[in-house]
Amino acid sequence: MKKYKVIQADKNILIENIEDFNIEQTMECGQCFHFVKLGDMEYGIVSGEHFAHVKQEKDTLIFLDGVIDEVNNYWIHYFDIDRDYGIIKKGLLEKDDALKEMIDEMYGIRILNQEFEETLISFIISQNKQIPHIKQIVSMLSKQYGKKVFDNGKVDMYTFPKGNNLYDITEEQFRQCKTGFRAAYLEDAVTRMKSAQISGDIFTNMNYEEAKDALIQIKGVGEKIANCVLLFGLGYREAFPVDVWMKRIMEDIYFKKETSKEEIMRFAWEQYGKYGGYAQQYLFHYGRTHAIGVKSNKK
DNA sequence: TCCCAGGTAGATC
DNA sequence: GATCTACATGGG
Repeated sequence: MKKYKVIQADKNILIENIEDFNIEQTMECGQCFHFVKLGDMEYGIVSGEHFAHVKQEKDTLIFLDGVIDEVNNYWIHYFDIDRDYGIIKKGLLEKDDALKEMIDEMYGIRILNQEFEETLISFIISQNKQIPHIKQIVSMLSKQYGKKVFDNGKVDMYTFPKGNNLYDITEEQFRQCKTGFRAAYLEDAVTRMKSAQISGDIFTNMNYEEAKDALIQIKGVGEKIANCVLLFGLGYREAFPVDVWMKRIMEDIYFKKETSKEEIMRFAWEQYGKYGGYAQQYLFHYGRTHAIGVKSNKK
């Protein structure tokens, strides 16, 4: 089942024979905000305290100046490389061939296994903001409170703050990072993290509904952000976040009329089941790329 | 000047 | 339950 191979080549680490993988689609599909495009199919990526400089050439992913243990013990899991996406695509298409075009075009999306705290904070920031702004704010926070891990003279990158470096950030300090009205929400989140009321560990034995209820206790976390954190930061792959884009896209493809987010989520559960999160990313990235349902693009 | 952005809390019915 | 609005900030 494991077809890829990890090898060392001078200062670089290579993962060869990766299937169903495209670094650009994976980074740009809106699930992650802490990366910089450094060239064609080349990215600098921060996840928590980890940093990787990667470049894809055909079915090989190259970690420049990489450390083999870091690749084996961290990045393989981060990129979800041990999961067989052939099975997922087949499962989705058996149930619903409306997804064929989206899956064919976005064939190389992987759902990243991101750090819980960074994912939660990033998606609280994301509300009512555009993706470039979210990226800016995550970078600003990291530059302010994290450690430098990359600097090529043009771009510098910093780890996402951890422990008290994160938990002790005040509402005022969050506000200085241009988070606006979300600053109070962010302070509530880090306060709960500091008291260990919220941490990645509390979800270990929770099912999807229980985990979602726990997340929604945090101020500024509602149905959509909770689903994003569940999907991208906690591994609940049945989560199906519905935002303004998904609403437009689902209405355009399936409903052909104004439909509530609640109804869309119920439909998604019946249609995609445990593969909901994957379907969501294929649809989301395809829909945004082709501006599906956007007014100027309608009819 | 107006409208919108990977939404949510609080008020209101 | 479903709907309405204010909420900072930035860009088109």
